[in-house]
Amino acid sequence: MNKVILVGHLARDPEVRYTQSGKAVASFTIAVNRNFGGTPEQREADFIPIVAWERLAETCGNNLTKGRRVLVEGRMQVRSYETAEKQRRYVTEVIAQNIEFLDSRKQGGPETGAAPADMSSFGKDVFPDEEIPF
Amino acid sequence: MNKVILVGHLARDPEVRYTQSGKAVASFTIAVNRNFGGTPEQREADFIPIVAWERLAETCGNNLTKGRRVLVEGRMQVRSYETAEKQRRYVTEVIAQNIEFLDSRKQGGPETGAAPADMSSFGKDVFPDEEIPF
Amino acid sequence: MNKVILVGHLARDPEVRYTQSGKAVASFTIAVNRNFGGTPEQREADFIPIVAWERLAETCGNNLTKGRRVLVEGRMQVRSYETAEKQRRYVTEVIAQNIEFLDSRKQGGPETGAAPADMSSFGKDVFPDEEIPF
Amino acid sequence: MNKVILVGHLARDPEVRYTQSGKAVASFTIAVNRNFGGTPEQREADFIPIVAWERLAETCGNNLTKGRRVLVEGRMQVRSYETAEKQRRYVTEVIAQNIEFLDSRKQGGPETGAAPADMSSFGKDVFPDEEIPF
DNA sequence: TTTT
DNA sequence: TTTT
Repeated sequence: MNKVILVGHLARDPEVRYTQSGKAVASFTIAVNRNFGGTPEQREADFIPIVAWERLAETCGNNLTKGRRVLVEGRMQVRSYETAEKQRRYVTEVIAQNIEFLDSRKQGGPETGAAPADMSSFGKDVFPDEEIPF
Repeated sequence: MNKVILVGHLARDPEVRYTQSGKAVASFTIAVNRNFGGTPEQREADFIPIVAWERLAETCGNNLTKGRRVLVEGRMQVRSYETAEKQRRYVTEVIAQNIEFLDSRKQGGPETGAAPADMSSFGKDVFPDEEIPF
Repeated sequence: MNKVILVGHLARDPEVRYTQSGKAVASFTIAVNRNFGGTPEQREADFIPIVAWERLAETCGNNLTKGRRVLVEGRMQVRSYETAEKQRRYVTEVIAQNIEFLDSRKQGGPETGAAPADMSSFGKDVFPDEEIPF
Repeated sequence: MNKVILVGHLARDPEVRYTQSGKAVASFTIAVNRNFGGTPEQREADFIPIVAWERLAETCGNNLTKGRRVLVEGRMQVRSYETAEKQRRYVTEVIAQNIEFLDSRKQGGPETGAAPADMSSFGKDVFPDEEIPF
């Protein structure tokens, strides 16, 4: 069991890259507000990096922009890499398995009078044997 | 919503420290196996740092040791700090809100014939204004 | 571990009642859409009864109306009762521990130009020794 | 989002049935202890019906017996049916998407000296167009 | 730096 | 480095 559920706003537009073998990888950061328990003034947030693969990556690239609100279901993953100075460094990311778009419509899009619709995209749980491209 | 649920084994004994004001803080790492979906041979794990506060910290210190299996419910938190070389560095931890001890008894303890009992400790969600002591 | 996380729309206005001892209890039903995986046309939903206690109950009564979208975190509870015909019947409800209001503003309220704000209410986990009043 | 995570013990052996088209369906009930917050004596439990489909159903039938401890990840589903007396009745079940077997070995099986192994079975999220057979 |  |  390695389950993460987050609701937050995109802190920046998603970047979509492709692995050697052509798999799409989207990455972005979401700001998850905390402090609901504290005084409502001092709003703080955790900025959490999200990674999505394949079809889900493409859906993110096509539909999400900075500021949009999403619910992300995924798992925590710790990646390690080596710096130019031969130091081991660790990165923690959430590998998205499922993302729900919580805003009714894409930002900037024409506000249709239609009832707000949930959008949702599913991705199976991938453990690709390829590196996440930087 | 910032929710994490993990099941894993302690990769090391918990360390319990105290803040200036005397709050207990336990920290340890759990190994969460992945790859259940892949070939069963290549076992890999994510090593995820856990932080518990106050009463829950003390329960961890008194009851958990390396190797024990736990279910951790908490939230992801990203902390930043500055290195001696004035570089900003980020650490991601899970702040535990609730831990269930999934083994029947403490390691090494006398195996009582008693029915295995779930142990569980609850901690309220703390956002202390104090630093996590290193 | 008994954890439920749902996102859905209120199928009716909340009803707030009070126990003998004066504890507030709110109950309502949310419609949780499914079928995202299936053909997008055939929308179906699960109608899931939610119960909130005390301060959280009052927040629900004061802020939620039919149609509003919420994220509910809670636990599943099965209650049994006896019918007039002496038959045992079972009801499954979600006891809310935390509710996030996912719409920017209360329904019918004046649409302020202000940035949409997340509202959130917390309730501790109650296992009251009192019946849920019908 | 319709997510349920439960840890409990099987209250009875799973029953495996087959639909018209040959799909396996396992059903069983798990006892999820509560009251951790209350006095530790008065142990109470919620008895929650679980349904698993296809490959996951078969894994349950082959590996689970009364008393075993499991972690169930799934979604809540409300089914309605009509009694012989033409009354509409509702059943709430958890449709399992993933089950982790939390005991090292099958009950009654020879206690091997081998290191306890997590077993895990995955099922995709099915919304079959067939009835759950009684 | 790691668990079973 | 950040969102509302």
